[in-house]
Amino acid sequence: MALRLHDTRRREKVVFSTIEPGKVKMYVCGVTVYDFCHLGHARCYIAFDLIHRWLEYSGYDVLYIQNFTDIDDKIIKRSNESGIDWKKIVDDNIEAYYEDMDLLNILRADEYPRCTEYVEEMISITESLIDKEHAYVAKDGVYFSIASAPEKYGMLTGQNIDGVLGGAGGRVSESGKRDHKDFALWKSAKPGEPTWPSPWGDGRPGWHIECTAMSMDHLGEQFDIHGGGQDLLFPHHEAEIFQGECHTGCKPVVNHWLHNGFVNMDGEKMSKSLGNFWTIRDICEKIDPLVLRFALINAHYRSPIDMNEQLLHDAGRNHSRILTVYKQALENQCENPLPLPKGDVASGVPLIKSLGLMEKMAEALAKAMDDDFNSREAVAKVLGGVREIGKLLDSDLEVKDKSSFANFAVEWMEEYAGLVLGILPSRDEIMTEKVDPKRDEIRSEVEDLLKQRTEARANKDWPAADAIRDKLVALGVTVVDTADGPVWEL
RNA sequence: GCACGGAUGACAGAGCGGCUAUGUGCGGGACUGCAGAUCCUGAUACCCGAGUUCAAAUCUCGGUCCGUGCUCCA
Repeated sequence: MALRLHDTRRREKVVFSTIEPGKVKMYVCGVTVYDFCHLGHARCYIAFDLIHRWLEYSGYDVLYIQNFTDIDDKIIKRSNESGIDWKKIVDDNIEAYYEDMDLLNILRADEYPRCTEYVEEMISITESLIDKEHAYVAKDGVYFSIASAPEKYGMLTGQNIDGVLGGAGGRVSESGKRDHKDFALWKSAKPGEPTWPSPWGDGRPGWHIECTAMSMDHLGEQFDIHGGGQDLLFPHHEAEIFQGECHTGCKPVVNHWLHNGFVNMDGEKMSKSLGNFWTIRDICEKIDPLVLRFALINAHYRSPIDMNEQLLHDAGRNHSRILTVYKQALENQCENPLPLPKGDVASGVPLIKSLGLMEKMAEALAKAMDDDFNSREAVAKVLGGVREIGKLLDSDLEVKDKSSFANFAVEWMEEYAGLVLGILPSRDEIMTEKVDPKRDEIRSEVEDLLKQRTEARANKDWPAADAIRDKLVALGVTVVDTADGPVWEL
C-alpha cells in the first residue's frame, strides 16, 4: 500500500516518492522565537510530528530539520520595548519551545538550526542570485527580482502575477524595490538593530532566504518534504521556490509541499489583536496536554479546527475512555500469556472475533494514515479497538484467556495510540497516583469517612452511605467502589 | 477584484459511486444499593437545483452560503 499525500504545489493527492529510496528528507518551518508558542504552533508541530512518526513507522529513515528564526522585526521590537537583549529573548523562548513541545509529546527533530548561524550561507546564496541576475542591489538592501523568473509566480497559491494587489496592501513602499512584488534578500542596517557585515554593507538577512540556506545545508539542493502552516504559503514558501530554484537550478528543490490548516477560536481567526489567543502553556495548566494533542489530531491536518470548550470537553471524554481501557488492560496482564488464536471476524467465538476485528482496525488505521495522514480516521480505529478491548475485558472469558488477551491489548494500544498517534502516557505515569499535596492534607479525614461509609454499606444503610458520599464530594473527593474496596481521588 | 478551500445527524468530524464511520450529547438496557467505569442498544444526516448512472454525501453543471490568502504570522 503506497503512501499518498496532498501536495500543495500539485494541488492533489499524489503517491509519495523519495529522492533516495527509503530515506526522507523533511524540512518544516519553525517558529520566530519572540514569544511563547500558541495553539496554532501546537497544531502545526503536532501535525508534522504525526507525519514524522508515520514515516518512521512505515520504515523510512527520516531526517527531520526544523529551524528557529532568531532574528527578525518582532524580536528586535520586543527587545527595544523590554530593554532585554535580543539574544536573551531568543534563548529563553527556544527553551520554552522545547518545554512546550515535550508537553505535547512531540518527538524531537534531528536538528534545530538557528538562522543567525547561517548568515554566511545566506550571503553566498544572495551573491549567486545577483550573479545570475535574479537579484539586484538597491539603496536599502538586496532584492529578488520577480521579473527574472515570472513563470515561477503563484506556484503554490495559484495567484496570477498581474492579479496581485499593487502597493502591497496599501502600504506605500519607501524601499528601493523595482517592483512591489520583489522581496528582500538582505536588509541594510537601521540604527539600533543587530547587524552582520556583508558585501552590501552591514545589515541583516531577509526572512525567506534563511529557510533556503538552512534546508540546503542540512538536506541538500533537493529534498522530499517541506512543510509549514498555510499562512506561510504566500509569500514565504513561494519566495523559497524562487530563491531555491533560481540558485540551484533544480526543478523542483522541494518534491512535496505540505501545509496544515489553521486553528480558529470560537469561529473567529485566532489572533493577538482579537485577544482570542491561547498559549500552549496557558491551556496545559487547565487540561492534560495529551487531551489537547488528541483534540488537535481529531481532525484532518489540512482542515481548519475551531477551538472551543466543547471541543476540549469531547476530547477529554474520548481520551479518558482510551486511558481507562488501557489501564484496565494493564491491570489484567499476566506473566506467561497463552498463545492467542488467529483472529477471525466471522468467528462465533468472542475472543477470536475480537482479535480479528482488532487486526482489521489496525489495517484500516494504516490505510487511513497512508491516505494523506488521515489522523481522524486513525483515531476512530483506535477507539474501535478500545471498544473491543473493553468488551473482552468486561466479558466472562476464562481468566487465563482474558489476561493473555490483555497482554495483546496493551501492545496493540501502545503501538497505535502510543507510538503512532502519541496520545498514550507512559505506563508509569498512568499507574502511579498523581502527587497532590492536598491529597495528604485530607487523607486521614477521607479515610475516616470511607471507613464509616463502608460500615454503613455493610449494614445496607444506604441513606447514611450516601450522606457520607456527599460529604466527600464537598471535599472535592470522588469515590469509586471497586471489587477491592473504595478508591478515591481528587 | 484575483486565488484557494469548505458546506454531513444536537455537536465535533471521517467517508467521496453500492457496504454500521467514530466519539460526545440524548433515549433504552446489562452490571451496580446509589454513583462511576465498561459493555449492549435506539433515534437524529449528507446546503439547494438540474444532470450522468442500474445505483450519488460521493461524479458533472448551475446556484446559495461560509472561511482563508493577496501585509508579519504555524
